[in-house]
Amino acid sequence: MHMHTAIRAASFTQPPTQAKNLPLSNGRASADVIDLMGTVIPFARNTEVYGENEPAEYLYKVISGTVRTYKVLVDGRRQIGAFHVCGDVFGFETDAEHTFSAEAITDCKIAVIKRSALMAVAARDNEVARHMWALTARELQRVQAHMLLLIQSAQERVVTFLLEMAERVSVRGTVELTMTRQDIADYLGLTIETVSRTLTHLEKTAAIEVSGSRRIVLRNQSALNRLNA
Amino acid sequence: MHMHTAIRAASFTQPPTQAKNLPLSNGRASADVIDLMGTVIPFARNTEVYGENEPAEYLYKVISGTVRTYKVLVDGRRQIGAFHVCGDVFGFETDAEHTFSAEAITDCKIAVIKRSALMAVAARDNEVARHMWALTARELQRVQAHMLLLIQSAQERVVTFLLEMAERVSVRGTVELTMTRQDIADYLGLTIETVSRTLTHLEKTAAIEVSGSRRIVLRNQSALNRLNA
DNA sequence: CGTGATCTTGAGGGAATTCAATGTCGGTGG
DNA sequence: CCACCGACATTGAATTCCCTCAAGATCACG
Repeated sequence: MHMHTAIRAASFTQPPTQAKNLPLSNGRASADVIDLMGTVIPFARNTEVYGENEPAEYLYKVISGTVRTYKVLVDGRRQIGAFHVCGDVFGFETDAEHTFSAEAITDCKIAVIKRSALMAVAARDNEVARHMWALTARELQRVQAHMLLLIQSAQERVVTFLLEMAERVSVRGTVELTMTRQDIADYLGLTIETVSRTLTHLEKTAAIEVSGSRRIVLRNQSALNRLNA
Repeated sequence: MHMHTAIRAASFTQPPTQAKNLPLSNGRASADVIDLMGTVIPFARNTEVYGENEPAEYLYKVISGTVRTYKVLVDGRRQIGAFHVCGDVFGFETDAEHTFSAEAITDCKIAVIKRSALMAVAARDNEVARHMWALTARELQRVQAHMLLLIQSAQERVVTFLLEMAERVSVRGTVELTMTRQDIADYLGLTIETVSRTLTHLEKTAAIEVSGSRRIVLRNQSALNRLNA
């Protein structure tokens, strides 16, 4: 049970400083509508991007930094639903209201687009509509994989997390973690102690190497893949 | 660890006995395209509707009976992703291939529609496209809720399951379960023994009443809701 | 160099699993 | 009709894995 210390980001109902609302060029426009139509907004570390139960008025795309989406359960525990990094679109959990909250883990730049604007485009352009559908379907797959993760053993969860991060943000087998142990624990449905112990154990068995607690080198990928089985 | 005994249903690449492929009437057609365009096929108890890794060529809607979707993990455990009853649409886990398998728990009637046909309609009719998107979004929400369930205690999981089933299929506070304890356990990420013990405990505390192991009366809904918290 | 936040490590306890045995139900054939 | 059978479910005892509680260690930053 830990504190919830996010700071509310400046509302962006006020005109953003660097709006770049371009009209959507017709033609093959589906790929990155959010880039074209979105407004890039900076979020400082630990500020809220949106809150659970707020109307889901916008869709978001990470330009830089890391975002966590999470839900605080009635018993006070926090479940992190996802870590989003550069290129990830998030915020379409539901149609009416967000079911999760979102916070910047690091300083971030996030492209924001009004859902209604997107729907308007989707109504005209079927390719956009299908692209949005595809994004939702992919998100569905991601959550299903995450669900399967939560019934695994602690070691399997940690290993899967490392491999997942490695795939997304590794540079020559090294992962620079932007989130705390607590974030990882809340993502994996474990305690911070169990995460720590598991990492120590993986280091002792020479599967990984940890320096400074945030930098992790995957020493023995095949061993990890085996543990992941 | 239990056996996987589903029988392969007769392939429906052969012409179905009772095809009723109606042309889609234009106008407000989004609501039940699958009903209008689908082909109803019967599935016997414990037969496979589709298998994991098969091309996701069809979408499905339960007309009668109960369906389970599941995935068998490498260690042999089975995770049930969902129970689908009358009215539920399922089979859109992904775009290319099914990530889960589906089996009839009871004898079922299931409306089947070719995904490509649906896409063709969606390309013409934006309302249909948005309806499909909305269905996917709802499925996403359901899976997220299921994910949150898996980090709860055994008692909370069982209670949540009972309340969920009550909401969907209860008749005057009585739930007629169509699935086995093993199915429930695999849905909740528990063992069959834990599910059994929890139900016994709930019965002893007068929250529920069990007769014949498949009929469950919710005696004290508010107590259950409290346990659910 | 001190201070708070973050992380690690240890000891003990508890919830759920595993292993094993018994009990119940529905169907089938004598 | 009832006895038997197999599938399904319950119950008990021992174990395991992870959590809780508690104490240090390390890191970032003024």
